[in-house]
Amino acid sequence: MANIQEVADKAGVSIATVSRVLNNITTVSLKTRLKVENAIKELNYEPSMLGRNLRNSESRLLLVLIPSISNPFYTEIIKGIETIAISNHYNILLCETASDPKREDIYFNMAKNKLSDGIISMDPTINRQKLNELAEHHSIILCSEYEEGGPIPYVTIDHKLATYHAVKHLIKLGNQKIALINSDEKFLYARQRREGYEKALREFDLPIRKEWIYHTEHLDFEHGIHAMRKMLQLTV
Amino acid sequence: MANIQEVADKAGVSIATVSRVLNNITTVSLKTRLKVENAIKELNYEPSMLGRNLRNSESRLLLVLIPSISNPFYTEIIKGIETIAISNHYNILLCETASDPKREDIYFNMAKNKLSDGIISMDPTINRQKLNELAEHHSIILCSEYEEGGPIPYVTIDHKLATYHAVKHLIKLGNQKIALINSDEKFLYARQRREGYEKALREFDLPIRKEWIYHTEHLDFEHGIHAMRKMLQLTV
DNA sequence: ATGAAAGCGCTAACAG
DNA sequence: CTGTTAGCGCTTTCAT
Repeated sequence: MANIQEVADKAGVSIATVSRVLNNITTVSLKTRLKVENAIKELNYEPSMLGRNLRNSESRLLLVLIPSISNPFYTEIIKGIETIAISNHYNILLCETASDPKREDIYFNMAKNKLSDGIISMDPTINRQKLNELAEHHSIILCSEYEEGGPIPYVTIDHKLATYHAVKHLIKLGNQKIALINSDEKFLYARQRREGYEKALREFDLPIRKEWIYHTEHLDFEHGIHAMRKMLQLTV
Repeated sequence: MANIQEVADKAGVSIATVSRVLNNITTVSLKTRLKVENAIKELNYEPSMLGRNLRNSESRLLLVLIPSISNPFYTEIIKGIETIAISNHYNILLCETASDPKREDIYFNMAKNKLSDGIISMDPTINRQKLNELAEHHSIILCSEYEEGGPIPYVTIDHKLATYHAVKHLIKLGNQKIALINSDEKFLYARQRREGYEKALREFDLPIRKEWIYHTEHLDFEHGIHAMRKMLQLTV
């Protein structure tokens, strides 16, 4: 629980020098560096991020907004974000909004309060209005779901192309009756997926039957099972 | 991006008074309070947690260690932790250790660095040695998996009793051939579950057949499917 | 009821 | 190469 001052005293140097050693600044003589490193070890010193963060006015914390942690769609993406974050000495705070505006506000406030340095939103149900306002003064990125021509930068895949490829693959396997279990089309990605689906069908002169397109608003296992059952009934 | 000083200036008071208003301290006259609140609104002021955290030497951040976010076992528990944390003005940082010692070290360091105020570990594979050392100076709780007679406080369910109830329920439904898909018995909870399983079988004079007890070390969907297939083959 | 001032632990500009 | 010092934004005695 020692602080930088105690390390400095024990090493017989100034706190500035301790800080230099801590931050790997090269203008420290080997001899001094060794003295400091010894003192650090002896005192079991760990630099406080609280002090450092205030001084640098950064938290090195990133918020990642998702509607639900139990949705496996996000887990791989999150792992990727986390890996890159950690290798850049950032940490991510996984925020389940559960489509609850109160939760949303809490997380938005964390950005305003400087408790987070930025937000990556993967929540399609997020309050766009508020997010856009926040983006005027804070670093925000949309991931997966985005707003066409909106003010916030985004990273996503080509949903249309991906769906097109998937459906085409199924067709080439010999399938003729291909259904689409889709999200509510108020979401851009759902509209894009339908476009890709239809494009592939058209390309192979297969009929587009709207009863083969199922929309669900709830993206959990239960509703997935329900959707699947519905579809299987139809094709019998 | 205003700071407390600017609010104080605009309101014509000292920063101490602004701080009092911020923290709902009652010894502020209504008139002054109103002046301050106006200034806060006009400047769009949000108090910086970085300053506050340093001053209070706390981060109000809790680490929750889990082996994998994709394991649905944890999601409900996490939701509960999160709800209580948020209502106490804490936030939780979900840490996927992925049984990777490097990740573990990163998270342990966050505690040492005062970046987190405490740790809730739900990771059975965690380095006990290091965790116990850390617990000497930091607030640590084990959840679900724990160490009997160990130095760290824990909260868990009675795995033996729960398994006993589950198996008894199946027996009462008329089932005779009941298998157990269990974790590696190096984990305490796995041993306890087997005890409960056997207790229920014994109570109803059903045979305990060790080929009906399946052990798996990997707790993902793939291995679950594999285990289930194995068991179903046996009972045919 | 309010203000002045110290200090939380750190980094960085400046001086030497 | 190293030390002195100011200051990040806030809370909290201690006066008044």
